[in-house]
Amino acid sequence: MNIQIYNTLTRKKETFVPLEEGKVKMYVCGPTVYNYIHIGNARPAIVFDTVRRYFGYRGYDVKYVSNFTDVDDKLIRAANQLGEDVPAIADRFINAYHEDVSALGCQKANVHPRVMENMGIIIDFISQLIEKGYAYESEGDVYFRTRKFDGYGKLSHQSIDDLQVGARIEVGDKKQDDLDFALWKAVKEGEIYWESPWGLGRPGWHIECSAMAKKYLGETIDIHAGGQDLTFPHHENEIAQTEALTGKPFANYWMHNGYINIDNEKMSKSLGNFVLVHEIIKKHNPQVLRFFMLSVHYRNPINYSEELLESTKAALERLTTSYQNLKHRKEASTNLTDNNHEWLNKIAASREQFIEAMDDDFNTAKAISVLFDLSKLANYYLLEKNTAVEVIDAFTNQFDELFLVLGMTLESEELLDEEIDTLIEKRIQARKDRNFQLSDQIRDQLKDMNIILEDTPQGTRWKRG
RNA sequence: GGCAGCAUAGCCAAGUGGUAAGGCAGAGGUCUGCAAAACCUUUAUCCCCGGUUCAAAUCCGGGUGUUGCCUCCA
Repeated sequence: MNIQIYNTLTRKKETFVPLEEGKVKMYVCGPTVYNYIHIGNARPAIVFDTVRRYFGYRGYDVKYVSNFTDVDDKLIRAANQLGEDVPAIADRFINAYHEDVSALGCQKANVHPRVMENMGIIIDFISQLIEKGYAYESEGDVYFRTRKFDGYGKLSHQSIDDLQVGARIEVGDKKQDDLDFALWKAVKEGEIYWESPWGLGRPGWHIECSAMAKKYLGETIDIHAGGQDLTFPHHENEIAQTEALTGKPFANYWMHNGYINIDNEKMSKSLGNFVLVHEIIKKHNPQVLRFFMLSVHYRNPINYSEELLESTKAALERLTTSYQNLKHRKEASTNLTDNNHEWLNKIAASREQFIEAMDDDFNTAKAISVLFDLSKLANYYLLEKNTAVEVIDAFTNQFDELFLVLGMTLESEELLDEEIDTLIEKRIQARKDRNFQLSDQIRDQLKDMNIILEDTPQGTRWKRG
């Protein structure tokens, strides 16, 4: 079975065929770095990190590129408001991005290119488009001649005429056609600028991705991804620019993740109803947020609320508990061999189910249900009086392996401080003495300290509440 | 006005032709000194109306509701 990907370009699931055997070149549109990221920014980061991990799991060598937009209107505005310069703000929020996203279990991209560091190739890209007649200079601006590019609208499946009818595009005097979009913007008072053949200015938004994807991944790439709202105009424009220049397909597969709503309303920076990752991970284990995102198929919308996050937390705890129970039971296990085989087969089967789910357009929701089934199986196994080390290990290894694909771990390395440790010892003795009044008292005391105790046939265990 | 998506139990959510995964919450039970955890049992004919089919949540047509894109936005 091969990996199937829903391709926005064709609106169908297609079998993934890489350009180069065993390799995946993917480009994911990154954030504009003028603020901390909100959970809407976190979704593509998490989703495509998972896609990347899965390709790796399936034996592909992935080259993953994700940009930072560090030159832009919003950054300039922020700079003016804060009295800082644009590069300083960009640096700060790029660092913050890495912190947040790494807390969420996302690996760094192979390359995180920045616009400022790629001005040369951007200008070069624009120059070539002008040479080919796809772009023109106008009073220091440069525009792309949209109508000249056949197939404009093929990604968002809109005809160029419909776009014009519904367009509320500003009619700029400098443009030859309303549909044309800026590749280069002449500098205005108080703005950051670079030198170019057309005078001082800065790049338009779309050109950076075309130029940087080409530089780091080549003229045609396997996968280009981003949020659904980037489909039009951003990705449509990227296609126009790149394909006008190279005459080759830009990306074979276009993937777009769905939105996050808050109380059923779209969340966006411009509406101001955004929730920062920064804030959430102060209150919740970052893995809960990741799990929450992955528990819905990436193309479907997610409605975010504190309540749903709580229920996700409870769900994740079920798995964690199961995993910890396995680990805990290992010591008391033996080298039983009678029925091990049967269990090992069942465990192995879950891997197949997981792969089947993920192969189907990265159906993490279904894959997660396989993990719950696995935990059910594990819990059931733990009901047996005698357990085998081999089977316990198979379970935990399977959990480790599959959770790693999702960018998560069930392992926790928390330590107890002495005080708590002493209390637990004291309670164990009290129970031996059948002094239940004292033991219950200690249990309550520990509960106040956020330590929850469980008495099992194999001894007393603790966990944080 | 144009183009799309979605509508599955109290909540979240898989499932694109063969008679409804999983999770959260709830109820009853087993286990336990009591708990906790776990296990068992229990809660849906899939928005409505037609049609195709031996068979539809799943395909087709119509309707209702809802969301998004067409404008900076993940």
